[in-house]
Amino acid sequence: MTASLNLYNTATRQKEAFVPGDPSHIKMYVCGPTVYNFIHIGNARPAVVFDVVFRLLQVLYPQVSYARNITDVDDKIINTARELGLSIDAITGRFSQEYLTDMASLGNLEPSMTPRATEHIDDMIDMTRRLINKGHAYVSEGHVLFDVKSMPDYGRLSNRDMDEMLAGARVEVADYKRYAGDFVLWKPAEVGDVGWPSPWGFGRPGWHLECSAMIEKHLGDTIDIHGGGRDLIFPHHENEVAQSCCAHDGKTFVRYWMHNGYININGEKMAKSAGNFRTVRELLDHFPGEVLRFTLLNAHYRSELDFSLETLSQAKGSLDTLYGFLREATAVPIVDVDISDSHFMKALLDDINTPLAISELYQWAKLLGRDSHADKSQAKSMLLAAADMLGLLQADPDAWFQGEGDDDMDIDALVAERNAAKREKNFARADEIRAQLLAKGIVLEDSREGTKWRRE
RNA sequence: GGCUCGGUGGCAGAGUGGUCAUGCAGCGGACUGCAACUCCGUGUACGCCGGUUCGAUUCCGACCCGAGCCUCCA
Repeated sequence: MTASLNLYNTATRQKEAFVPGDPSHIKMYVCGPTVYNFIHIGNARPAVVFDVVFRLLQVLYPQVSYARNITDVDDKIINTARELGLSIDAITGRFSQEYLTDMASLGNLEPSMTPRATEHIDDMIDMTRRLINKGHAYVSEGHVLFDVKSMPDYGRLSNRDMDEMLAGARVEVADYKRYAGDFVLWKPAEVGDVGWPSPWGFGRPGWHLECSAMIEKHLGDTIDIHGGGRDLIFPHHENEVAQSCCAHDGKTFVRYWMHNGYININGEKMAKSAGNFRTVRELLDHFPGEVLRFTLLNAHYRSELDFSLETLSQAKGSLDTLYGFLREATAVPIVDVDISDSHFMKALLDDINTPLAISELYQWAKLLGRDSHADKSQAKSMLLAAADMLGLLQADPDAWFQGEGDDDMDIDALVAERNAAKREKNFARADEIRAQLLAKGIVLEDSREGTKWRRE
């Protein structure tokens, strides 16, 4: 590897050389969804972005542990269960499964582990107990609260001064808090409600605690990369830092913080209140998962990204071009190649510059399509190896263009009939068939090797 | 109020102190029976105003506009 990885670290607000704690074993954690509904495209962005990071790290280092959690206990889940008259387990069971289905549709690799909050209640209780013992948390009216004032560095990740913030925000302060900025580690629940027994009574954990506890258990006290959406910087990640650092006597918790930008819909922030959020599932009805993935990777992960019919159509067109080259080169054999020295790789190593990396794909695609190019095997192999780093272009080209359909036989028959008509110079009949197929969304392409078709 | 981040050609989107992004769409041409695919060609792009500089879209400052966080949120 000639170049090294550089990442933008939210904690320092600059790009830094990536120096792992232990190069023989990289540890990465990414915040996953709360499972009370289908995920929207905003949830999909970190999953896809950090999947690329995961793929890259696996090429650079011998062992990578990547954990992406599922939050399956939360007020939103409880409320949804109540509204629908279903059990908590019914909700979380169904939607965590749907989530994994969507992840696969988007072409994401399975993380090394997918820990669930409810499987780590004991770990959370244990961490809470330690925080109390170390003087960083206190019990008040059945709640356990993190004592923000006990941690001088609190606010450093998000670059906030709590006192100033609270002065401007004017939030109602619960009377069981010593300080308005204190956040809950454990909160009481009614018996019969969702909860677990604890030294502080029946209740359930605060949201921020699960990530700290699961990271500690599965990845250790210090991890290399922690990822998530920009909106999680405060309070969620700030609070994770507080919990984990204080539970570990100030030990470094995360070496590199990475945060992806938002997704907008038609220029507006996607929000449930605005009613403009798009679920991955509904988008999949209209576009292949790879088109969604391409759209997500076609912008730098830290920038905002506008999702619209226009951007999706453009992504579809771009992928069509790439797959078009591959389709013409089906017979070209694959050989072993090394992409480590390419511009493509340099782009990824420079803070995961996926749009620049994608643009490099076309260099190889064009070589592959050029009749005069000598080493097509090399070009095709480089293209596929590079695209694989992005989780793109791995489908069969014919399948990409022709998709699912039970009328392939009929189409083939009509294509054959048209070719016969063409041979007899009966162009009227040939064009009639072409128009007939076009009406069904089938586009024909005549090449030297014969006629190919694709669905629009 | 505090803290972030942006404004690049019709659209998407990189990047850089001084000949090129790239893709989608459009236009002209080649190829084609005609198309489609592909190929070739094609655009006074860098919010506004100053400053630094031989030279700024790129550096500095002010301004305008926009987005986000500070409350559950990817």
